[in-house]
Amino acid sequence: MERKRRATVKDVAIEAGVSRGTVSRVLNGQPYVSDEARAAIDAAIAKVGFVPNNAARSLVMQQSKAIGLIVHEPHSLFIEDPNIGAILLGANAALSGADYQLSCLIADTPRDIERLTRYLTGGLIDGVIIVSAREGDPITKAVARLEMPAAFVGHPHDIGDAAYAAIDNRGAAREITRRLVGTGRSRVGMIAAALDRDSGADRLAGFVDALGNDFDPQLVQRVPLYSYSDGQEGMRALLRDHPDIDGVFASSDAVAAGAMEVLQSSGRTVPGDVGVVGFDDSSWALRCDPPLSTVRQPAGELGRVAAESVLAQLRGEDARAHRRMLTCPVVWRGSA
Amino acid sequence: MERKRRATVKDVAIEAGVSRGTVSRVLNGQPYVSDEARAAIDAAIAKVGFVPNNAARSLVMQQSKAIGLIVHEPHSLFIEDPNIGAILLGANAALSGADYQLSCLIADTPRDIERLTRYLTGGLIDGVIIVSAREGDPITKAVARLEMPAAFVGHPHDIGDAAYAAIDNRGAAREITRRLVGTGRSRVGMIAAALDRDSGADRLAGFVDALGNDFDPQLVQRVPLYSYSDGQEGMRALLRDHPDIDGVFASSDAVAAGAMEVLQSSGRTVPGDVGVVGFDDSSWALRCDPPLSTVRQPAGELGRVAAESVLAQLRGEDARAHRRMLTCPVVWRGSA
DNA sequence: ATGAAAGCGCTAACAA
DNA sequence: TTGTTAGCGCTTTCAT
Repeated sequence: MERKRRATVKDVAIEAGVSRGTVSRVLNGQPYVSDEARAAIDAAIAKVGFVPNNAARSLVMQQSKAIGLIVHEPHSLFIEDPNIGAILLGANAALSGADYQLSCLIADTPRDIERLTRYLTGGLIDGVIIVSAREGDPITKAVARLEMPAAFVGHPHDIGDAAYAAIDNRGAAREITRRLVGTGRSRVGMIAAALDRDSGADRLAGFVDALGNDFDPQLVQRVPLYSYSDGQEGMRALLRDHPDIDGVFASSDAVAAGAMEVLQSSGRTVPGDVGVVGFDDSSWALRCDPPLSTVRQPAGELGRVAAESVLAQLRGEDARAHRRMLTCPVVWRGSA
Repeated sequence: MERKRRATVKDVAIEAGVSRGTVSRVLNGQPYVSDEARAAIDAAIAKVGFVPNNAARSLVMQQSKAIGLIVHEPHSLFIEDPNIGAILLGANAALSGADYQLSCLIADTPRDIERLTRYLTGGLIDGVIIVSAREGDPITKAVARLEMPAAFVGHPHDIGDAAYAAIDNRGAAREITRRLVGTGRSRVGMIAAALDRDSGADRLAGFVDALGNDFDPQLVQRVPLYSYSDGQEGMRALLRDHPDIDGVFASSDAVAAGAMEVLQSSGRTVPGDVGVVGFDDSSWALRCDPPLSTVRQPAGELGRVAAESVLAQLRGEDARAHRRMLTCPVVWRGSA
C-alpha cells in the first residue's frame, strides 16, 4: 500500500516561492494577497496536487465542517423505513448548501453507541442530528452531556430544551380519524403500533381526541412495529373480537396494507364494508387496492429543518428557538 | 453557545501529577506504566472529563479509524432500495468489530461530489466503500486518484484492479430464467431495467445465456429504473407487442410487482397464464399475490465483505486479492 | 502584501 | 518506568 507522502502547504509554498502564511491566506480566500502571488500559488497547488489536510485544519480551527446524523433504528425498520432516506437527503441538501459534510452514523449495538460518543466528542464533528431516538435512549443522554449543537428529528419527551423538527402526529391523526368518521362509520378501531415511540403514542392520542366520547378502548389493538405483518396480526385480532368494525385507522401505511389484506381475505370490501386509513404516504399507499387514504409526512423537510437548526446553533443561536412542528396534509384516496 | 474549553492531555497530566507522555501511554494501552500512575491517570481522566481529540490524534497518527461509505444513488431509489440499509448494517457490523467508525456519505449533487472528494483526501477517513457506482462515475475516478483503500459493492467495469464485493447477477439471472423456462413456458420475455448499471446489464446477459438459441430480442423490454411504475410500463409494452407471452423475468421485485399488477388487470392469471419471476427477494416479494419467485440478494453480506476488504487493505493486503462474487440462492414461491 | 513564528492536542523517539 | 521534546499540517497573530 505504497502511500506516497501527500503534498502540504509547505510544498506549495516552496513551489510558489512564497511563505506558508500566504498559501494559507489564498486557501481561505482572505484579502491582502497580490495577484501574482495568488496566481503562483494556484499553479503550485495544481502542480503538486495539494489537498488540504482536514485533520490539521480541524485541529487548529476547532471545527470540522462536518455534521453527524445518527440513526438509531432497530435493524428491520432501518431497512424498510422509507422516511429515513428522505430525511437524509433533506438534511444533506441543507448542509451541502452551507458547505458542510453530512456524515451518517449508525447506532446498532451498545458497542456502536460507545464508539459513537467518543467519535462525536473527538472534534471531527461540529454538530449532530438524531433520527428516531426513543425514550431513555442512551444516545440522547450522551448528546446532552456533550453539549454540542444538536437537533432531533421527532420529539421524544426526554430531550429537555434541545432543538427538534417533528411532525404533528397527534394533530394529523386527529384529522384523518375525523375524516374517516365523517364517511359515516360508527365502529372505528385503530391498530396502534410502536407505542414506545413518541410517534406511535401521539398517533394514538390523536385518534382518541377525534373520537371524543365515542372512543372505545376495546377497539384499539396494540402491535409492536410499524410493519405489514403486524398490520395483519392487528387486523386479525380486531376482527376476531369485533367483527362489526367498519373503520380502521392504522398507524402506518405498512400496517394499513397488512390490515387491508386481512380484511379482503376475510371477504370484506374496502372501503365498502370497512374504511381504512394509514399514515406516512409511503410507497405502500399507492400499491394498495384501492389506494390508501393517508397522511403525508414531509420527511425531506424534517431533515432540512433539523439540519438548518444545527447550522443556526453553530452560528450561536439558542436551541430553544428551534423547536418546530411540521403539519402533515391528509391525502384522500380510495380506501375510505 | 458558551462552549467551555475541553480538557486536554495536559490537564490530565497535571491533575494526575505525571507527564503528558505517560498519559498518552495509558490512553493507548501501552506497557511500561506503573500501576499507581495508571490509577492516578484513570482517576484524573474521569475527574476532568477528558475525551481525546480525534483531530489531533488523526493528524499525528495519520489515520482516523473511520471508514466512509459513499452512497451515490439517484434520489428515488435511495429512498426505496431496501438493500442499501442492509449493506450499511453489514458493513457497520464488520467495522464495529474492528473498532472502526462507519461514516455514510451521500453523493446527491455535483457539489456533493466535489466536497466529498475533498473530505476523503482530508485525512479524516482511512478508506472507503462505494455503493452503487455507475459506469463512468466521477466518484470512481476520484477514488482511483486518491489511492486510498477502497472496495466497491457491485462491480462496474471501469474500476480497474479495485476490490469489490458483488453478487453474481448474471449467474443468478441465468438460473432463475432456467427455472422459469422449466415450468413449461415457451414465450418468455424480460423487463430489463437499469441497463446503465452493471447489475441491470448482467441480469440481461444471464437471461440471454439461459435462453440460448431460443432468445428473441423482441421479447426484451427496456425500462430505466428498478421501479414499480417502470414494471407496469414495461409489462404494458410487452403485452401490446406480444400478447401470447407466457413468462416474464423482471429484473427486480419492484418491477415484477408492477408487471404482475398489469398482467392481472389485463385478466391474465399468475402463474396460470403467465409465470413471473423477480430479483432481490425484497419486501415486494411477499406482498405480491401470489408471492414472488425470486433471487435472494445477500445484501448484509455484501457490506460485510466490502468492509473487511478495506480493513485488509489497511493492513497492507493487495486490493486484487479482494474481488469477491457472492452467489444468490433462488427462492421459489408461487408466481411461477 | 508578506514572512516568521507560535501553537492547536496529540504521539513517539530519545533520554534519563 | 517516566519526563522531555520534536513534530503531524495547518492557521493566525505580529512584525515588517
